[in-house]
Amino acid sequence: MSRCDIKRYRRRVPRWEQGSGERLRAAALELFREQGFEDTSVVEIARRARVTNRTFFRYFPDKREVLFADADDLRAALVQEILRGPEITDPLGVVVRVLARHDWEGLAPRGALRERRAVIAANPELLERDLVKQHAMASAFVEALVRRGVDEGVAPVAARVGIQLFLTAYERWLDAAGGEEDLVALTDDLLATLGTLALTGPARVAPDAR
Amino acid sequence: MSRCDIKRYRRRVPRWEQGSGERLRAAALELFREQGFEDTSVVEIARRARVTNRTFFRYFPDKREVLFADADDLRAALVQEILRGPEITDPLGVVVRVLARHDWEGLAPRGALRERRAVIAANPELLERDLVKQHAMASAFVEALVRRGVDEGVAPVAARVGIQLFLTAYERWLDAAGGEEDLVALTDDLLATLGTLALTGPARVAPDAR
DNA sequence: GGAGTGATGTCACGGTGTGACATCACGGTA
DNA sequence: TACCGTGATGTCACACCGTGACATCACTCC
Repeated sequence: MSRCDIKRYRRRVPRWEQGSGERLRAAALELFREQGFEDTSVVEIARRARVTNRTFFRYFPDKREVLFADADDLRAALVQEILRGPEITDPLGVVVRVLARHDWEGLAPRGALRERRAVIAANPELLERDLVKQHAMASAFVEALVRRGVDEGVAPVAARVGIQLFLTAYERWLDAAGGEEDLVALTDDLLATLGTLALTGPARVAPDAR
Repeated sequence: MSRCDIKRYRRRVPRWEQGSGERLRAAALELFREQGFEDTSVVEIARRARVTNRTFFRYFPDKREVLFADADDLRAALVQEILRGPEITDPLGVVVRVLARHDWEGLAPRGALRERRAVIAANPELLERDLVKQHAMASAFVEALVRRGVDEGVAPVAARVGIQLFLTAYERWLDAAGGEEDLVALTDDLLATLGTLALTGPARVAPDAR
């Protein structure tokens, strides 16, 4: 047995199990599904992850955040898409497409996404946190659009409206039982719907000023 | 002294002060402005309102809700506007106008609305709750629109997009220093902006199907 | 071999929110 | 006049959330 072997052996028996963060996330999702968010305590989650209370809060700032750990990375990635893409002549379209073309099933299979949504929908506190993430996404998009030269008056409308459109499509996408619906097609539908909506009103296009 | 007089005297010295709810709301707003949301405890709020901890939670389900007590009434009132108004041929316009024409300054003078917004914006937990109220508003609007005969595929888009437009206008309205800007005019601007945005994209209007 | 690092545990503590029960002015009723 | 709800409040105990301070100890580097 060379020293190298010993080292390898040691690596395999560290003082603590590795991947506590992942174990905590998995344990939390399981417990939330089994018995609901309110009825599972952080101590319980930590116990199932073979870790203590305190460690949970070192990985996640609060109990809800354990379900939204990806959100920051996701936001950063989508913002990068906006910043790196071709010149923006159609801000609303850019926002919607960046969202719709993202590889959501790469995050988790659609069934898992559905379950996650069910868990969130079942609890007001989690819904609350979900909305915050959407809001943060919108703010980041506004900033990115402006940096790409979109008018400061237009960017907030494009970002917020675009996100709402996408979310509506995403809902339908998850609800689609067959799993054959395409997110891009769904958002295109909604863009068309919005087009007719925006034109229905009395003389809304081509305002004199601005 | 007639019996009536005694009664009146007794009415003026009830066992406890009346209007605890209002006192709690006022105390909370004051303290949040003075020292921030996180740095004021419920015990502190209750003390300033000459009441206990426990009484606070009998009036408000949690610490944040003390700032959003009106939200339910507001939502109900606006939904009534949608339900009682004339036939809906322009759902997006209806949503935006119902919101823009509401008497916001009747709720509180604009300065107070600004301060309330500042308090909310200064704290993530309050922002979170604010977003929930917006979400509830959107859901209620969708239901109301559908009840008024708007297509089920169209209603969510109209409600969500309309609310986002209004919120953008509301922000600008509060930011307007002079106080001369008109909410309806601001939302009309944004509707126009949206009109151009929806038309900028490639061949988005008049889709073949649906 | 010794010092530093980093992930974890342990403990104490203040704040949040709730259930159970006590208190007591008020209003009605016999 | 006496009695009995009722309803708003207080009191108390408690579980849970989240944090600061400090201890532990494998691992790494020098």
